[in-house]
Amino acid sequence: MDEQPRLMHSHAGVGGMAGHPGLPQHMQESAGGGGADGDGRKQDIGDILQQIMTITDQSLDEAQARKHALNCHRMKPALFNVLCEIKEKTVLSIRGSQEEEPPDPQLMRLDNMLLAEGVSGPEKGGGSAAAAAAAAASGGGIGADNSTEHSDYRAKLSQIRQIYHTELEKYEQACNEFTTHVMNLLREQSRTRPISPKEIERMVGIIHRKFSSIQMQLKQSTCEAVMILRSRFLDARRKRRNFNKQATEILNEYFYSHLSNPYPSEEAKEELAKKCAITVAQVITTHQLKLSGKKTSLLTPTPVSNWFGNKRIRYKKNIGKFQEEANMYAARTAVTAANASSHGSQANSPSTPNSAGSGASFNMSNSGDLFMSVQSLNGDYQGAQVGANVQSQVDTLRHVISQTGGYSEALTASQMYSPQGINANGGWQDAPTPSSVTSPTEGPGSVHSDTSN
DNA sequence: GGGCATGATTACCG
DNA sequence: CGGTAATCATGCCC
Repeated sequence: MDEQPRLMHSHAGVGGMAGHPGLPQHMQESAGGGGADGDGRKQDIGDILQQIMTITDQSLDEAQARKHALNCHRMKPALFNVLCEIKEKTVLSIRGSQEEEPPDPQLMRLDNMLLAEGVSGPEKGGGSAAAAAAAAASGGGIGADNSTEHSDYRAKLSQIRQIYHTELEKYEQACNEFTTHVMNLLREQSRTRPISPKEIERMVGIIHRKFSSIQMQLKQSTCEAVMILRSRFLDARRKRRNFNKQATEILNEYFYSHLSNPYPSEEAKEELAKKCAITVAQVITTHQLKLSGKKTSLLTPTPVSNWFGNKRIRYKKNIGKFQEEANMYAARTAVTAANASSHGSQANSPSTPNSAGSGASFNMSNSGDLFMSVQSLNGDYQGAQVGANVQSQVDTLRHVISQTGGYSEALTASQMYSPQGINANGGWQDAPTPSSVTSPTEGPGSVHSDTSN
């Protein structure tokens, strides 16, 4: 701002006249009102103007030569000065258009997204924030199969990131180069025509705007690429992917230990999801939602929810088929409970398969025997009836265990509910209730025989 | 390749 | 909104 007039004046000074006192003699003479050779001067000026007007018709070399000639013309400084004065007056009008443009909301959005996606952020940590989230969520490394898919995503993302940065750098470099070039050009031109720094600034601004619009295109296409990548990634979520064994065990364990009320609360689901190493797709979704500030309610069809929904239905549909599984997990839960209590206050952890071990559960004399006895109570393996008694097995186990060792502490709250109470509030207990109590001979068999076979 | 297992989706309900 | 039931679509095993 303060240096605005400097350039112009300095150039004016080159001409040797910061004002009329410096006007060349012939100009002063001319201005002083018609000398003897006034016509000659007019002729001179006419020539110059003619030359200027026809300059576009000339070749570049000619023009350069002519330019040089004009530059060296004795009238040049005077003309330059006049132009400077005119410019001085008009430059005021330019000044008005020099307001700060507000940050483009769309550009901000793109920037935010790129930053959030880890594309434009700091290079650290392999890039993607989603990756970090996934890594944090998968914790114990259960989701081994996820990690391949996940690293694939990460690799692609970092590819995008790399391209983005390269392109951005290129653009910036080009922008700088072009700006310098234009500035040099303007400076060069400022020798022949008055150019204020303000004008250069403005020009630079225009160039930057142009380049930033190009940059925006780059950002936009990068965003698109990320979106495509992610949508493809999320599509992978649609593709059915079996949970790994450990996850299934955890879920089953919860299911069978809460058989009387297999409806995990949101917290429980979350907990289970965490324990099972929730799918990458879900991690991404969560991440995405966090970014967009949406509520997590959009996550309702979580894999865990799906699993429990499917499990409930399929269990109910064919209890006999799940009998063995139910027994296994019931026993395991018992053992877990026993272990938990023996180890002190490990309450409220129905899903700790490691404590019981897979095959080791039957080694526990207490619960093992209990389990066997309960199993034998069922008599012969008659799908429906046995299935119908699963709950009673679990309950019996629980009951006996609590009697023998006071293990109730190790049982979850829902397990404390009496099956009958649950039975009253919903249809869940209809199938697996120990209805054999009411009609031991006919009840369960007649109710479930068709479903089990 | 067929069939079963199983996760996800959809329609519907209370 | 969360549940059930039916169904789809895919993975996996033989």
